[in-house]
Amino acid sequence: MYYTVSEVAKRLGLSPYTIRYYGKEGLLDFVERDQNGNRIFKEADFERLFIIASLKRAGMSIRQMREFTRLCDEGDSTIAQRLKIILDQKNTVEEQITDLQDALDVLRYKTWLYETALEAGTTAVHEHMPLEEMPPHIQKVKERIRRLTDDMEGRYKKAAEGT
Amino acid sequence: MYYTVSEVAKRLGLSPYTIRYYGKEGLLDFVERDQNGNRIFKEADFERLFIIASLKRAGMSIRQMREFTRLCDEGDSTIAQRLKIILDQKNTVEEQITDLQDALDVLRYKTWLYETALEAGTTAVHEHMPLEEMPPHIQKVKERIRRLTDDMEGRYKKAAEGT
DNA sequence: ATGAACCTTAGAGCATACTCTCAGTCAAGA
DNA sequence: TCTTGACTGAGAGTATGCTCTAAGGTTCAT
Repeated sequence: MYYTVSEVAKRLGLSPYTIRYYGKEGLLDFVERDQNGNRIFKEADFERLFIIASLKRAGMSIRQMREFTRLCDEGDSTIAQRLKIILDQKNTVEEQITDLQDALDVLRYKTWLYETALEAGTTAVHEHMPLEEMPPHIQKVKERIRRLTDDMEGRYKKAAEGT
Repeated sequence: MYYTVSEVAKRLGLSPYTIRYYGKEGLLDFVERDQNGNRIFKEADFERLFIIASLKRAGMSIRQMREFTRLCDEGDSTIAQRLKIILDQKNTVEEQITDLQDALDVLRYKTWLYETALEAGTTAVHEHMPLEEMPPHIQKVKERIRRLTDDMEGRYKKAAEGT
């Protein structure tokens, strides 16, 4: 069973343009062609296609994917290098997730502010609210904001405690 | 205490270029100027600056941030709209995190493949390995890849079972 | 009063990843 | 045979978000 560019694109959730672009960028050299030069994707190709699509979802650049692809084509002598690339990308993704969870904390903070302001009819409702009356997750974000304007005297003390 | 563009940039972890770019894009209209036209950032401005930086980390576009900023400047009549923007972005970020965790599954899959291949000296080590001998998280990814080549007859059956 | 070190705006340039158009080829069906 | 439709590569165009340069202005220490 063979697949065309359009079929593969649909199955991977990408556009045919993107698939051809990846071909142009050297990510699909393992795909065979028929006598007319058309790409013929086989079932066995889907493992690599899926990995490419996943690396893309993981935020890997075309350049990095090309390097990875090149190592795959070189065979067993490059397994350790390929493993390193995967482990590095794993770290990158884990950092991205941490960053997004951080951003999520701030969005929850704003959600609380707006929900309470909506009830009160004005954002001024928080102006004279003592910090202790706010939920703990709100206090934490407030503290992060306060730290932004901390001056250097404050930083010396913090440095001694470690981050 | 006043702050300059460079000081603010450093505290937010952005470049001064980026801060000025945000100004040009209409995100910093709330910042006052001195008699020479220089921006003077005050402590009170850091809450909004921090929110802008956080929305950026959350993947919000400049266009959306400008819309949000405009609503903030308009006052209490726009609280509900601002809340909606924040909740929408919260959904977007949660989806992003899910996608990244999905990508992480694939990276763990490749990690296992390469670690075992490294031990064996060749990636051929998995060629005739029965699925049941592989760890469950590997089986799951293999199953996802297999589904990519499922043909339509198979899809009718799956559709009846739900996703 | 001169040079350094900031600030300002306008606008050009750059990197990334598509996205699309174009002109041409080929196979199959009416 | 001729039209339809999907393929091809080359290359242009688009969107985003910076990133930098250029030209000019102010403040401040020597």
